[in-house]
Amino acid sequence: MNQAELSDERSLRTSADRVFEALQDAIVRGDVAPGSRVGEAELAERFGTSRGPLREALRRLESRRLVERTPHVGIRIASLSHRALIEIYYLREALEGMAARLAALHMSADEVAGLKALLAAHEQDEALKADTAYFQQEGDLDFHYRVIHGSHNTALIELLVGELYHRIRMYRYQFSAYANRPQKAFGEHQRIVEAIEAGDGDLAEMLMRRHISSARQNIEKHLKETIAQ
Amino acid sequence: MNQAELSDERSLRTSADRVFEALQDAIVRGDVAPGSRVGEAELAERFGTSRGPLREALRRLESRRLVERTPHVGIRIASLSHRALIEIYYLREALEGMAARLAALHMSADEVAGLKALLAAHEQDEALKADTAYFQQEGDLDFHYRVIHGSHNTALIELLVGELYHRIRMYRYQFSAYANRPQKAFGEHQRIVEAIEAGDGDLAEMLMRRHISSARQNIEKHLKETIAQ
DNA sequence: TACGCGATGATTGTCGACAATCACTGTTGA
DNA sequence: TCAACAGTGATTGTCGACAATCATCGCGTA
Repeated sequence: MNQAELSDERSLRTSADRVFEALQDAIVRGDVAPGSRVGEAELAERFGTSRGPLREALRRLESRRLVERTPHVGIRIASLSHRALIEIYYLREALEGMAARLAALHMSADEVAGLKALLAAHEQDEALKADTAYFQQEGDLDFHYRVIHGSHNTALIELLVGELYHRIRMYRYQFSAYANRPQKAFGEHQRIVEAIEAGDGDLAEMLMRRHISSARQNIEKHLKETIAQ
Repeated sequence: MNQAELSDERSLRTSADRVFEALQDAIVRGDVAPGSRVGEAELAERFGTSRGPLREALRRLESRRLVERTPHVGIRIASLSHRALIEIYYLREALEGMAARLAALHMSADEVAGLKALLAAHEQDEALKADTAYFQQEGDLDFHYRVIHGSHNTALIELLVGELYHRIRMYRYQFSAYANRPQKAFGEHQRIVEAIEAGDGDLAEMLMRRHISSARQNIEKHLKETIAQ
């Protein structure tokens, strides 16, 4: 499970912040149907607050593109299009490629060790589940999560972790099926870590980009087949 | 003061939206000092609305990292650090590099023609101002703006234009001095357009990355010299 | 029957007032 | 003299009510 970065301790402060996180989680998990229209009064009731804080939370969710708002009409939960998913993968390719490059240059020895330990754990897990089970979804995110943080670029981290990843997780929850190539992905992870450990920024970036690009192409292939059927 | 908000006929929208744009503009232009603390009541008065809509606008500005908020204490206008500026250039390198690649693949003939016309106009302008004047700041942004749109990747466009570019413009307004290499930058723009016109995604991305990377290094050099003095 | 128009209901947008919390200051005690 | 503490003022957080706007439905007319 994703360890929310700015979690309970501080965020229980204001009602608007609580609603923001709760509603974001509900949207990401699909507890509220994508594309559905929701009323403010209803939501306020559901989260036990008034419309004031709720509207503040909605404005932040609007910035994250998790809800869409049209003035004087209301808000809809963001809908998931295949096109938008593919677009996000291009963003990931660019941004996480850069993250891998910077990680290779800036990651500390401890961070590298932690990353290797994570992969080792995945390997155990993988050995058990052979090739049948899909690659631990959240485990995969953890790996990327760590590389991103390894970049030590605050703007990059906040952009990816604090913004894009919520959308990515939303897609994972809803379209959980496709996009898995467990052994292949695991091997790619290992090579990326090797490049990072060697401090080879060029290689790390290139491998990360190929890794994400492969995932995207795999999804596109699945989509075509699904449509073709 | 009483500023006629009826100026923008298109902005018949909501008060919160008007305040959002107006305050964003004020921050970007430096009309409110970076790092300064501002009270909600004061701002509400200034923009001729109540605290409700103002707070909604603040929540959106918070998402864009133009203001920083601490619960029960208040909000500060985002402060500008050199470190953050450099970090943003790494983001630009990754994202605009990808944008250039996609533009080379997806830009329409009309768009390419428009881009070339823009460069031609710059060339005239440049011929006049020789090498003395710094490269038209907004003109430079226009170029990048068009390439980004040429990617036809909505997520990428919204991220760069709707989010990052406001921060970039803020830095330009405040640190207006450094970072100019007019002729060199213009030549780089031309080569990027050539690559886009040729449909060479690899080359377009590489050139755009070098272009932005050079700008970053130029800034870093200036910073070092300024500090060394 | 189809189209346009106005009344009606429901929802969003806005406001002012009250409660909760924090920063500051002056006092008190060691 | 310094540190801790309580009181006080000011600011933020929250709420309920009212106004503005939109969508729907029903009516009338061509």
